[in-house]
Amino acid sequence: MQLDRIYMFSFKNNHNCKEELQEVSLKATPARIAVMKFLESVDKPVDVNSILDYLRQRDIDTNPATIFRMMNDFLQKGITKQIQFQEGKARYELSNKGHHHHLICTNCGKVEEVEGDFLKSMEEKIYKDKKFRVKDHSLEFFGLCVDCQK
Amino acid sequence: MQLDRIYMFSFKNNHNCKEELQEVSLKATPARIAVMKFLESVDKPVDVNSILDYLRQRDIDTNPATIFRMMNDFLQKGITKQIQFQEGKARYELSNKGHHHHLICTNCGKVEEVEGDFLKSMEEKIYKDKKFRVKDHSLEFFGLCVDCQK
DNA sequence: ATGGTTGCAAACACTTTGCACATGA
DNA sequence: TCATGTGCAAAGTGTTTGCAACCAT
Repeated sequence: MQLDRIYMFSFKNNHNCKEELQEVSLKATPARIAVMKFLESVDKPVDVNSILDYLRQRDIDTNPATIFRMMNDFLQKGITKQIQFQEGKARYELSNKGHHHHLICTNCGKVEEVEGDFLKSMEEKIYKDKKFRVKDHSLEFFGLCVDCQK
Repeated sequence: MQLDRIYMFSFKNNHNCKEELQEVSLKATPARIAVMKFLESVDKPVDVNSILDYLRQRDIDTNPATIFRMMNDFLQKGITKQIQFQEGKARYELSNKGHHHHLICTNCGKVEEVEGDFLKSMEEKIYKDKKFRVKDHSLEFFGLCVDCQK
């Protein structure tokens, strides 16, 4: 259990971005590699502005259009997932994380993850009751994190 | 059971918008009353453009800013809820419907509702495990409705 | 009468697109 | 080399705001 996690972690942080890009027929440009490394380093889905800030800090001069295009490519190739926290803008995270949901603190903005897919049985019930075939779902929790409950 | 539904329905469609607005200290203007009636008549959350279209059809000449302001007021007064279907825009629905979630057909756009709050136990588990206090959640299901499964 | 509401224009945030130039394979 | 990627500018949505005119109470 614990070992699995350590393995996953080191795998994620040492794997070769270049190769992963080649596998999906995308050229390994500096901007793309930097963005992949950024996505690997963060613990919550990030928006385009955070990505731009990160790149600027590392003196990679980019522009929003490039990032939006990149994220659409990554999305299409299955490298990332897109998610929205009811904010009116998209966030992105690597899709090589297990299925999980987010706990979003409405006070400080911190984001935690809850592992697991709790909705299987619910989706079966939905099919039984309504014949609606669920392919995907979005589930986020809003509330107060430990520190903000005081 | 069935009777309850019929009662709810007639209540919703005949209740006095003017009074409801007065109760929350909002003036009962024609635009506001028309929007409330529209929200009562639809079976899924609507966006600002749908509202504008509806008003135009009834020769009420309005403008987006007014509707956005109205929806923010309604939201603040608890008349409506805001919800986003991962589309990058807000939708609105009356909050006097029970707690429910949406089944969104990714093929034809139809929206169905699933009643009930299935996440209580999950939220308790989250508090036990992470001490995160959930106040609200957003949950939508994406998939294919009966008609689009062929 | 007067404070809340609305219309309009302008501005803002997020995202997409066209085109010319640059670059990885 | 050449298809792919990028920068820049412009444009397309969705949303907010300032201000003057308007209207429900």
